[in-house]
Amino acid sequence: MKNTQNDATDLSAQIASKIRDSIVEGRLIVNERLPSEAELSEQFSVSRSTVREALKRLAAQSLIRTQRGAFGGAFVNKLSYQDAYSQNITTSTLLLSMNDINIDVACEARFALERSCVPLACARRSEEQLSVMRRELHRQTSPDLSDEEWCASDVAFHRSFVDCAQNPVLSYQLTGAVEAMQPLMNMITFTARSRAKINSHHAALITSLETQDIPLAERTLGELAEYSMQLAAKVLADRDKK
Amino acid sequence: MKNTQNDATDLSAQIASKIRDSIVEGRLIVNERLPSEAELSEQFSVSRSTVREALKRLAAQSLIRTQRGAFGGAFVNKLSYQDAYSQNITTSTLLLSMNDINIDVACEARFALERSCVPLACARRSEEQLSVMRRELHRQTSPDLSDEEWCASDVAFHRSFVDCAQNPVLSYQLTGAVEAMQPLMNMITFTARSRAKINSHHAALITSLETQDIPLAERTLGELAEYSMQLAAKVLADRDKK
DNA sequence: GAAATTTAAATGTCAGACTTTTAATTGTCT
DNA sequence: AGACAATTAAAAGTCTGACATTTAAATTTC
Repeated sequence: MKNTQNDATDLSAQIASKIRDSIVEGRLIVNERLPSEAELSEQFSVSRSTVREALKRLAAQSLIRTQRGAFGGAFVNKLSYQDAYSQNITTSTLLLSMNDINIDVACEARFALERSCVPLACARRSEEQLSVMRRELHRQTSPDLSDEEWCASDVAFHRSFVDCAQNPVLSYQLTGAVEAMQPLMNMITFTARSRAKINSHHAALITSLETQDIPLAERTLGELAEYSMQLAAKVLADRDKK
Repeated sequence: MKNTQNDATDLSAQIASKIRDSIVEGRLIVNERLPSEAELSEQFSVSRSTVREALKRLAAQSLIRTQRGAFGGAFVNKLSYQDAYSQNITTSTLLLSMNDINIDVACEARFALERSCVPLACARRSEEQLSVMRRELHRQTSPDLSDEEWCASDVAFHRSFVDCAQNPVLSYQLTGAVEAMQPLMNMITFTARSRAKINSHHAALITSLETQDIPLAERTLGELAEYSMQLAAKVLADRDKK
């Protein structure tokens, strides 16, 4: 559990790495103030600019926050769910878009992950989440919804489904799947898909939660996965023809 | 899909944000070279130091890599699974350690997630992964294994279980659960746990894969979750007594 | 033609000055 | 004494300019 990327020949990266280890391993605790840039530059025997570059690296990972003015400085940041979410989404999105992932592999992973919250979601779904899902389904039936809006609504729908499990850790771990993979799939299949067909699946998902019907939920997710893969295959086949 | 954190009053953050958007939205593609620091500082009308701080922020997220020397510069980095993994683990670890998560919530999420790969794992497990799991189980029976070593072996075991699904996207999305949450749980429960009991569950997991017995695998994961929660409750109760 | 050298373009590092922000302190008035 | 205003000092943010180091291409030399 040490020396995460310390071998580099880059002072600011080395310093960032040392401070990062201190935070991850708990030697620096939340809201603790780091020494000022001037003090750090003395401690590490480097210039202030080098220290600053190191601190910016840590800030980019939301590990610290900085405050200007007297009694300001760099403070160990309490990583919020919100920060963690957006980092997770950025990373997942880039990983998918840069590594030419097979669409079937992505679909498979995506619905396997969503399936993991079915038992909890059926047991605990609250009226709050159900009403979000009904609202989004209703939006999705509107024919003058643009593709972008439809996709955003689709993401909100699945997001709410995941939240039905009432487990924030589970919700966090599934953000990548919902908010990065779902848009990717929509982007590929939007020319070929039938909104009506997806809407009926969405309706079935809502019903499954209302009636706490675990098998129905699992079956419906499987059908959505199946349908997505068929669409993707069709789109790719059409593309090859040209 | 725009202006991720652009309102800040921090030039280097704003510039980093603009470049980040260009990468995420595909205006800058993998391995494309960014303008040199001098050129960027002209384009954005800021000093070179400010540009550098922006670039260090992006480097910290593995969005770019830099190369020194003539014909060097900053290049859009192809995010590797390895990079994504380690960022994911760091984020998940900090999120868990900084937000005093209820241990039951973490356990529940952890095993729900691992459960998501059971059907695929049973269908596709290869001899390679099975032998890793057998090897780790064998290590775990050795009584002179330190707690740290036991925990590392436990992580490797579950990691291999997840890999049985032969789906790299699924494996990636589950890293946070396995490599951040499992050590956390081990850290809490290691004083109270019975290695023998866990070993028998691990053995059952291997059997379930060998015989492609999905219900057995799901039941065993449930029992592991149950046992972990009991241990955690016991540890916390003992702690309260003092 | 191959090896050695030079060169130029980058990033990496440093030092120092100036700007802006911010909270504590001090001073002033009622 | 208390409320408000002015001062101050500490710290991050920004800029400039210099120098060091690395690296691949270009050139020279043998």
